[in-house]
Amino acid sequence: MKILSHPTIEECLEGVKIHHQKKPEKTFLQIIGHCQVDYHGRARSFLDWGDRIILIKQDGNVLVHQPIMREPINWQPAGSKTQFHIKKDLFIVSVTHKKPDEKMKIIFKKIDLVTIASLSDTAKINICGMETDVVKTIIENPSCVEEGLRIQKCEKQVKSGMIDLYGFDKDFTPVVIEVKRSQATINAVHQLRMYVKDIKQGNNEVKVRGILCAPHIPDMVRHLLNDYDLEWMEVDHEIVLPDDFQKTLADFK
Amino acid sequence: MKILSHPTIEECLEGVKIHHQKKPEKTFLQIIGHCQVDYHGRARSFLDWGDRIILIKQDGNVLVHQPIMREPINWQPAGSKTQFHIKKDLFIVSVTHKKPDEKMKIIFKKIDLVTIASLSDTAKINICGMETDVVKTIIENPSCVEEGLRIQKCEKQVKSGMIDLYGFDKDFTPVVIEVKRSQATINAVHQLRMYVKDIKQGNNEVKVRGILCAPHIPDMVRHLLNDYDLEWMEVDHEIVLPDDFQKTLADFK
DNA sequence: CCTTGAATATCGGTG
DNA sequence: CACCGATGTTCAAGG
Repeated sequence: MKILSHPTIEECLEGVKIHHQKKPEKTFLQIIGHCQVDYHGRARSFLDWGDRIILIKQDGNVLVHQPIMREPINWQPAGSKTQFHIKKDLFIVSVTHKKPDEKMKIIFKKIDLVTIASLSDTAKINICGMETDVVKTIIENPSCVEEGLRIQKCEKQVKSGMIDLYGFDKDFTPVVIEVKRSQATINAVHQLRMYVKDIKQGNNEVKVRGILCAPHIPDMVRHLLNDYDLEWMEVDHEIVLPDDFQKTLADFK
Repeated sequence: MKILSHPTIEECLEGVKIHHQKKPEKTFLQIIGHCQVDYHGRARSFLDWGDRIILIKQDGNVLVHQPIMREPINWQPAGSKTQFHIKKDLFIVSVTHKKPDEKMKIIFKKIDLVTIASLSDTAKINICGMETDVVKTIIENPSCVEEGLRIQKCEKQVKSGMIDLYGFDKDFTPVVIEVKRSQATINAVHQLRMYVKDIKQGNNEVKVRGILCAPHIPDMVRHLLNDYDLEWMEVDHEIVLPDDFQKTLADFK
């Protein structure tokens, strides 16, 4: 790991050339300093002088972070090529990307810190709380949606797309269930409507029920469901980690 | 700016306590090191050992970046509170947030670099190339959609929502135009369909045309449009900056 | 405060 | 490579 604290622009260029440009795919580079940013590609933007953190990642991603906000104020996608040069006492970082054709230029007036490091991270994140978990919950216990419900098929393909869950209620009426992991939206209503229509047409059924299941369903969406004779059920899913995952977490306690 | 290169965890804790914890809203803090990350809140995740960059921003945002990918692998939103302590030779960063109730814990085994800085950035970004620009392009030159088209109203409110552009073709048939800045999706088709229906009902019109305009329209969407007797036109918009913006950019040339 | 819609969305899975 | 759907989406605007 190489650290340059308050370097001159010449020191900066030299450090970057020696340590980064030879193996950019194995070298993480960071620059903190006072800069302007100019971008044009899918859109176009210009950002005037300010103190920022620039991350140049090993996959070619380049992020320009301000001292606030979760999102980078400017960036270039993975696969970008980054080049460095000096012009009129300014240190210039040029980032180019092809398909989509984009260019970002960062102009430094003052550089506070340059960090060059070879970082290794092979860990894969283990995450749960997704739509599949809600689907799993319903399959394991259909009565959480409605007493007497039986699930026949998940991911049933119809004309308009893929039905999350398909089955029959206690009176043998076909039931189409659309599952949303987080808040249900109006789009989900349209999807469900199409699926119900598809099933009606495909099976020559007169009565097919449609139920939207989500942890939360806003009033607006409920009204829309009512308008189309669809139903809804708020279904919560336990956030439970797999056993081996629990074990690892136990180390923290 | 305070830089700690390869500090012991005790030095790290002391530096953080002195420089960051007193005024976290004015102090940017960064830690590069070997860590695990545990999160639970809206979902739950665990990330095993690896080298990462942690940014603790002045608005409470905390980002955990791996050496690759544009997105942080873990994060906490603005308004989070970050606390530090040592436990069994590990340096632990606890980030908590209320509403939504969330917690993230970063456990460091090894710390390579700590940077504490007071960064100032008051610049606002100047950006263009959004949906409004496509709308503007069509208003200024309706023939880019179709010869003889006249736009009567933009942002026309109907039952199902807001119509981007409304007008008449050369035969005085009403035309509803839905504009998408980037790739058109199936949702846009549903929107357009509803709008056309609303106009038909509202005006007692037999014939109302619906046109979807976007820089790119995928095949699937085209087929769906066909099914519903809707039309489409790929419309590109020039990305042109305002005059004063151009002037500023001229400084770079 | 909640809700809605856009984003230089990004990212992963699939054909 | 193109396309599609999900995201702990985030973010800003409007009611």
